[in-house]
Amino acid sequence: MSRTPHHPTREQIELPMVLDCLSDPIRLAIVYQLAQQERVSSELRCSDFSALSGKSNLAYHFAKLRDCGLMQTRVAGTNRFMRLRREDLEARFPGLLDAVLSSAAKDADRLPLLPECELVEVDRK
Amino acid sequence: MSRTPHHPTREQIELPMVLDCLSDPIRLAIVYQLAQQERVSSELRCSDFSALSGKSNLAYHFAKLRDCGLMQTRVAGTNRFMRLRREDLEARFPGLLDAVLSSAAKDADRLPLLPECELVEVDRK
DNA sequence: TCGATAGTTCAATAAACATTGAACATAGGA
DNA sequence: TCCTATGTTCAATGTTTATTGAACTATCGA
Repeated sequence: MSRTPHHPTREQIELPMVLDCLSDPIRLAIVYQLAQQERVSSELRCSDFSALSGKSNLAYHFAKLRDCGLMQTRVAGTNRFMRLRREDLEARFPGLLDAVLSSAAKDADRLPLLPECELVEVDRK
Repeated sequence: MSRTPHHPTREQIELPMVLDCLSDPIRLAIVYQLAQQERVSSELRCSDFSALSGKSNLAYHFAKLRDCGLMQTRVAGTNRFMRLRREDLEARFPGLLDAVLSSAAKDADRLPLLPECELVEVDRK
């Protein structure tokens, strides 16, 4: 029924939940890929992550990433567009997201799923 | 038999394990307390954390913190002295530990166990 | 040598977690 | 209107996790 899934407010974002979310390799890869893509487009669709796992498993991880405040989902027709909640994260925990992302980038070849995170060509309206 | 418990080398420290370790409120409080204490003394004994949980549960969390490379245990007689592996963490993931610690400090009143982390008077030889 | 102190290890338990496939809902295009 | 594409939800499964208390080990000091 809910047009838009639930998201916590900025103030509701909690540090342990954020760290726990980022500690899962699939979720870290999702966040990493969203961050990679940010220069090109701030949003990606669920199907852009299909290299990482199956549909229903991804839906599970997307829900966790939303619940902890790391990303936001916008419903548009039959698609869901996801983007990082960069400003909210930065306001709550300054420097944290960038520190995690640069750590992940540094270890990209040692983290199982990051190499799959190639830039996706984005040409949607 | 092992005089000194096992610790990973600097290169063996893995990002997901570190983040997972820090996502637990008790372990985050242990790391936070170790960091607080650093100006005074770089080491604390297990019993200095007794406000956080029971002995055997603490031993469990200490083992996880050692296994992921966040801290080091030095055995001295009947005591174990723990300290943060700051330099190793900084070398592997620059800025990460400080970002987490300052995030925790910012939220200290919202994180259940951090207020218990008062400075402990250290006067041991 | 005895007793107290400091921690670890073990077994048991309950809760949370990740993963899978099947069923379902919704929107868009032929 | 039907078919297809996109994602979510649900139930089932097996794994990992945190927590507890009891038993154990090792060291220090009287």
